[in-house]
Amino acid sequence: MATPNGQDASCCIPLTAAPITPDDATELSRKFKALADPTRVRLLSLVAAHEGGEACVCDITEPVGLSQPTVSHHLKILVEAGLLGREQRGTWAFYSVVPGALGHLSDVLRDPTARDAQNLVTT
Amino acid sequence: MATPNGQDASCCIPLTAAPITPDDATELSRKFKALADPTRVRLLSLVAAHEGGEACVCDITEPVGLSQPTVSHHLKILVEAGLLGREQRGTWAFYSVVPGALGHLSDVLRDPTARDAQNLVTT
DNA sequence: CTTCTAGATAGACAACCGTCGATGGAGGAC
DNA sequence: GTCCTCCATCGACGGTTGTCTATCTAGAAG
Repeated sequence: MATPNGQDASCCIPLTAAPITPDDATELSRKFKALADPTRVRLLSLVAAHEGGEACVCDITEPVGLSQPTVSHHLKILVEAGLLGREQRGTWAFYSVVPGALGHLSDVLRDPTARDAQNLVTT
Repeated sequence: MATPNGQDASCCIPLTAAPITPDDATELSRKFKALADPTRVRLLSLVAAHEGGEACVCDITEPVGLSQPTVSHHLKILVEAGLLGREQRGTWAFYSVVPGALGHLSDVLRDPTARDAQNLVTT
């Protein structure tokens, strides 16, 4: 919500490389806050893994076992955090993962001292 | 807290690859909850970027501008989430990032469909 | 028009969270 | 022993959050 493309100042520097600025910490924590609930983690996963990478509310309400307003509420939080996008088609609202949003968080959390997971392509 | 080494069931599968189980979602969200506060993000970053990769409470209380009990409270939450470790040496308590803890989260958030950040070495 | 369905919004309530000041406890210096 | 420093814990306070039911809007079908 800070910038149109969602790429703000804390875009590339791992958390562990240098002390993060207060502003960047606030912005980062807003995204983690969206992931700080088991239901929202499940919703994000359900949407991402759904056919075509998108899902409507009716597709995911029953799996999580909560009321429809509660699911809408959680989806709104994920959208406002910039993790999900919403597209209305007719009566249905389709949600999908914003490209690069999770990758951004993944990069920030990457530990520069651990040389395991990210160097798969060496040689 | 679930297992000694902190590597639980949600260890390697990206969130977006398949629907996460409710238990894994709960476990994951507990770690994100620890990062869902700007102060804790800053503390984690300050500890990681501090000389030797460790810091005592007195090193990081003044930078965040909060009372010492509040800082201790946040550090405890980060420890209980398995992100920080604590070692007492004399009067001082030294905190350091648990090796692999952030990398684990980074892997879970990695988007398998986005071939940008991790494949910089192509061509 | 009416009716049905998908979804968002509003309001309420209990539970949780971040912060503080005050206190307690363990080492080190003397 | 006394004193001081570093840090954890306690209790309290206001603000936020997750969930519900009830209601509202918008589109599709008749």
